Amino acid sequence: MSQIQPLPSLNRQFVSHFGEMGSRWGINRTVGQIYALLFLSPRALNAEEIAETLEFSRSNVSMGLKELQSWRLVNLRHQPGDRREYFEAPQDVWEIFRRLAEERRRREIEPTQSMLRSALLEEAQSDDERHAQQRMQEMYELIEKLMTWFDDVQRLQPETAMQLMGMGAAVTRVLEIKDKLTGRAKSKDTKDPQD
Amino acid sequence: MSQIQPLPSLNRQFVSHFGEMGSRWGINRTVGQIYALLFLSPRALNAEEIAETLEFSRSNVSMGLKELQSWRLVNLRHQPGDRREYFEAPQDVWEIFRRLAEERRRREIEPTQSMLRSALLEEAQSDDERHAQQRMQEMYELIEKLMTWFDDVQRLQPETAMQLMGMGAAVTRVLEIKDKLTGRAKSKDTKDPQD
DNA sequence: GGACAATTTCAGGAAATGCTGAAATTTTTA
DNA sequence: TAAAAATTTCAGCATTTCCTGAAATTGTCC
Repeated sequence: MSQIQPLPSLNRQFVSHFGEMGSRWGINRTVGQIYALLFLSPRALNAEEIAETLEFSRSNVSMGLKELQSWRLVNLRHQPGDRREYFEAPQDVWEIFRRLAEERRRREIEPTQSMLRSALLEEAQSDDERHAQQRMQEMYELIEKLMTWFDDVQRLQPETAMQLMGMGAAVTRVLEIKDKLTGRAKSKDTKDPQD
Repeated sequence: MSQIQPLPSLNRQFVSHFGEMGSRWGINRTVGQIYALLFLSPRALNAEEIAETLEFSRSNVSMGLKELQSWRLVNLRHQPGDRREYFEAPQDVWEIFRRLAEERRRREIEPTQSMLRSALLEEAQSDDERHAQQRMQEMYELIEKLMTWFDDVQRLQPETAMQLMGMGAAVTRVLEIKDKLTGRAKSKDTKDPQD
């Protein structure tokens, strides 16, 4: 029956920031705050503790945790001799990012791609429809490329992924040089050597 | 005074899909649909046309367009001899993606980073606060890395960026080999060579 | 299986967000 | 600068989303 400690002000700030941010991301304030709390917590927490710390109703916390579980963002634990469930965020931030991205993909990207695919199979009845299909195809292809690339990165171990990020600049430079050599049309990014 | 054509069913499907999707992205249904409409349209449209096609009130369209402008997702045009403003989505899907990402970054990532930065500067008063700072630092660093990498990619011309995506797999493979050589612990992703 | 603890569901009130038409403002043209 | 056209603002109604406490359900222990 340990009394719940008030949250240190450092944690408070973080928690409420993610409450706000959550709402911009289609996730609600409560869920954002619960996750922020778990993310900072040095140990797994049970629903009761979360409710008391954040001053939400027990049922609200229950729904929030369910939501987080559906995003696969929390791990469940059991403490020996305690029948309650304890929740924690993965230790590794890269893992969190990965799960988030994966789930968003499943929920948002995939339905979109399948909608586009089926629209592209239909027979265009007019020039406007032909044009629309053209645009849809461009979108479809961009998404495919982003996703293929993301798959590749996702498969990496955290540290390796970080390295790949770190390489971004180097790889970029190589490709820019190649652009110049192959005489691709200039863009605003390829400035004349006036500076 | 040309009568507005009904939207082809192909376009309808697309528009309403992005209406739904919009709501998951903190952007509202109206705005999503307006943008979808502009994206598919072979020519720039004025507010009146948009309102009639989508059957929204004129004022709703006005607010939606303002929102899209604040995201820098539409270009304005003027038709000679017509005082109304015409709106269009950029021709290049990569450009759209780029602007979207840039703006999200400005609005969401940067405030978060600055919150984290200031939390990290405070003196921890307890072990829990020390632990919280540790977590915040991990998050801060992950975001920094993702952003640096993204900056690099963003600077590229569309085609170059695509190429970089295409290289993902190859680069990945190189790094995996390096992992093995340096004897990093195996993960599920580093399969034994049984295939 | 019964008692108790923990969790979930859900109806409905609260809060937030979206949408409209009317009025105000801005811009253009003559 | 007046009139007309286009656009924006905004008060208030409509819709959606959120949150709660009470009741129902599930799970555990003896």
